[in-house]
Amino acid sequence: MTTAGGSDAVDVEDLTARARIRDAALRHFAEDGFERATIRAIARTAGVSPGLVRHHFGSKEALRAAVDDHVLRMVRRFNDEALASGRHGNLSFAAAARPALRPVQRYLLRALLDGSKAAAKLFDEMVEMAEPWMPQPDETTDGAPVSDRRTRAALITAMAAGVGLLHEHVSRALGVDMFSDEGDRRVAVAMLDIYSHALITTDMAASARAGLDRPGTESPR
Amino acid sequence: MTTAGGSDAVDVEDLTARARIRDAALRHFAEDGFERATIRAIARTAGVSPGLVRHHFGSKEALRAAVDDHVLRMVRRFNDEALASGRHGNLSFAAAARPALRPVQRYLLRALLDGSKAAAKLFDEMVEMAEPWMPQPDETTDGAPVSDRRTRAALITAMAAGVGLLHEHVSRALGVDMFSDEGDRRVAVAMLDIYSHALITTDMAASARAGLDRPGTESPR
DNA sequence: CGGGTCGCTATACGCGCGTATAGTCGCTTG
DNA sequence: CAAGCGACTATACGCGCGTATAGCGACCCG
Repeated sequence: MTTAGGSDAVDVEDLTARARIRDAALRHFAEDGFERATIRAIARTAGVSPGLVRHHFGSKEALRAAVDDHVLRMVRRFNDEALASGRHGNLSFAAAARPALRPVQRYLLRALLDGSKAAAKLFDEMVEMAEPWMPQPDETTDGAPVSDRRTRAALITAMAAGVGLLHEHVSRALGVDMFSDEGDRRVAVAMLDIYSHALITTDMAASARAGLDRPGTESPR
Repeated sequence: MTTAGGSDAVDVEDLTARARIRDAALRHFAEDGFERATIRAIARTAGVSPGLVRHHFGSKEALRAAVDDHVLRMVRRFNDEALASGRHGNLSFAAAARPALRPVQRYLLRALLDGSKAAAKLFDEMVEMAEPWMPQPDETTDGAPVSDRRTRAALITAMAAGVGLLHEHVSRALGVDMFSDEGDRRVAVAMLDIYSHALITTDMAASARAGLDRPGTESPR
């Protein structure tokens, strides 16, 4: 039993039709997006009639809010466990726990595109969590970052999300499903490579910055 | 009748209704996605009747194919110019030319999510183009990358795409619209910072890799 | 034991969509 | 000048959607 969180344990009731609908909605929203997912299909997956969805949740938008709420609670619980077990910067816990909230992750990524407010809030929190990881502008004297850490944190967060968002294309490039065990491992290892190696030199970055100031001139005059 | 207030001064030949429809579709597909965009709205934007869209393109799917084709041609032309003018690894050209194909970029990003085959093909090409940029596994002896370059190239490509895909959230975190001049510049500079600085040490990466094999336990080093 | 609530289904309504078809206008051409 | 033809519009059809409402059996409670 790993129920460290212990706040209202919904495990007992999770066989109710209401929970099944919520889970089915989570899956459909994650897979097809909010607009494309239909109440009828969600009901079919949950094994109930479409009317029951409305009976329990009132409307499609309210159903989304319920799913958002559920996901938010799951993420918070995971986060609490992560904070409790792993110390600062314990990458191994984060790496190992990733498969656990994979379905939730896919939902959240889609929700970011579909305009879910809960997802937007979580994005902001992730940016905040990522910010301390960014190298500080004054950390080294030569070639130090010139942009503020929050901007970089937001970009890194969006970039990490992009991998999951484009899982179809990433999987095609890899030749293996990103969400399979092997694919997931390859992605994780490669991400560590990416995060631990600079792609360009600080000199190249400086010259590119210079190019930003002189737009449109593709060749030296 | 045509809306007399056609404000934007576009190219001389592109005033035909067919071109206007195609451009309107590009914008609507980019903004709302393929499914959400409606022929009626596209026609309204183009200043024509919905029937004309069908007259010229036959179906919504065929309209998408036409837009895909148009976008593909634009990207190829840009690419040719880049290859002709800029030499190997000329970042300043890429940086300076970015605003020019911004609308096309947004369309392509959405198209990646909407299942456009042209976009998928371009993604694969971008991966191929990114691959030579990846540090080689044998480049340095200590802490060298352990994953193949193609995997890393695919991930970097998806990550770069993620920034544009989540422009709404990135803009919120930045406090300024990512597609404004100021926002775009800040993003570009920050991206250069990210690309030119490693986020974690190779030691941290190694310990995280160890964590991948032994889920749930361990602390670094 | 009987009324009320709750979980659940069946059916229907209105709407906006993509698509289809018939018709109008204006320019070309022999 | 008249016939033809392509650009373009008006209108309508069918479909699937979210939503609404009525009804039905099971269970609780006084």
